[in-house]
Amino acid sequence: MSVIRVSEISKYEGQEVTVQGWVYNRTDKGKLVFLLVRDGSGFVQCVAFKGDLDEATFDSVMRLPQESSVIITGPVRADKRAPGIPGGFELGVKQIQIVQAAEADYPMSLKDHGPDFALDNRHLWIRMQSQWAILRVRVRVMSAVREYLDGQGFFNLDTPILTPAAAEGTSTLFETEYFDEGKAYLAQTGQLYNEANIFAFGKVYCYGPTFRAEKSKTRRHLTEFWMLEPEIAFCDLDGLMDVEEGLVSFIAAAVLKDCAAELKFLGRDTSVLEKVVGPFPRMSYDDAAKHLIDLYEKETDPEKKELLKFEWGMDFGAPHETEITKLYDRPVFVYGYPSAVKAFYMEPWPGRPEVCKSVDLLAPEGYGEICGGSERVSDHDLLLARIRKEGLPEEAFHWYLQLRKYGSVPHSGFGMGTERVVAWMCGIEHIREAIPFPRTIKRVYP
RNA sequence: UCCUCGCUAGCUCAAUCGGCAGAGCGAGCGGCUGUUAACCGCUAGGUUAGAGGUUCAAGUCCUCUGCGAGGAGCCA
Repeated sequence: MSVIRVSEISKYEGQEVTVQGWVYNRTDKGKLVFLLVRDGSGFVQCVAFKGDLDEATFDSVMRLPQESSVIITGPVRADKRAPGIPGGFELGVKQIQIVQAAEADYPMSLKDHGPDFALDNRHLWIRMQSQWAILRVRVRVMSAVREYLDGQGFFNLDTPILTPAAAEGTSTLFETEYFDEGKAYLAQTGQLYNEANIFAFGKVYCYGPTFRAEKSKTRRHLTEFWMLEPEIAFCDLDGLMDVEEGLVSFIAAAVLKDCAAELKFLGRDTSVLEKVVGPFPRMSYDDAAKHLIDLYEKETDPEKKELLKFEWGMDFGAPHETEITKLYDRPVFVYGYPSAVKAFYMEPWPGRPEVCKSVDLLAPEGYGEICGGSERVSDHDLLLARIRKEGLPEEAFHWYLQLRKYGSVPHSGFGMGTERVVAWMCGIEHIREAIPFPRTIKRVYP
């Protein structure tokens, strides 16, 4: 008897198969018991009829607690009434082995839970259909990233997580002791190392966890998140936008194609994702600023007006980003931010030193900044001047400055927040559900 | 760090002007051959976050503490 994956059940219609999994829900109808069984690949309804089983077995099936582990063998039938993911097929219970009857006090009911309770029970919450669907989308987003970049000739060279000093000197870092070497810090970016790697490999990316000790308490922030950072030699700002556009379009297409059942379960409006096809609109910061100032002046509600307050030179807040994304039905690039609000390593705009060659990619529907990148300063003396101006420790950047001495070229890169992309793909409220075990300012358990 | 809101049964939430502590789900028992978070009947389940105060009377009003939420700032 072959053990099958529930996700492939449609291939076995009319055949007798075995499914190994856990009881997600049970409904009994007297002489008939419906078990919704999940096996990791999907959810399938198993139907036990009193006449098909001996009395003791049927009785124990009727009393099976939620989450009991089972091995069930029986015929696969197509039935439109059968719930599940993908659904439409059910398994008749001919034989059942109860591997373990779960204890009856399983804390997660199938009803709604508050965030605090759900997160305290995250180790169990991930078994629920909604969380399973979201995390399956995450898996596909991450595999799509690698598929696309590997196909474009990028090399995945990961950068260190333990680092000697602040890379940007802006965000707060998690600190740890490092033997006799003093302090080490958890990386908030791999960019500087990526910049070294491109001079050996041309096009590279790192994809790993990133740590920010910022006290951000919003639905868009985690203290530990997975950031993709491609870096490309001989690439200017326009070339960078081309890469971002290709990547994000590819991710959306992959999720639409391979996670259709998950998106359907989540109730995602897929027509929104179908529009995620390049070219994306490219808007200058100057034009965006004009639009925002116009909105600010026209706003009459004092509360909203305060939130929309804007003048040239300011960085965008979340309300500003939302207003800009409302102008389009697909992601939008905003490029050419004021240098003063961006990092020291960003290349100045030719002829306009107050502006830099930076670009953010803003997702629609209020999901905000999913990618942030720039063309990097390639001139040694300019970079040194910037480091001095920022008051950064020059000796820590010795190796980074050296990159500009031996074959420096124009180069660009960006960072993409995986959880923000996953949340956007799924249409969920909070990015904490887009990672198996979220770390926030108030939570390191479980 | 600042602003706003919240904390009642295992879970999600009610409780009118300050007047007997309630429901659904979950758990237990019983019924039903097509359920979709099934449904129907019965049972058990409470230091209303903690401390103090006002009052004949506090889940409800006041003060403090704790915990949480999402918004600002910062950022992906």
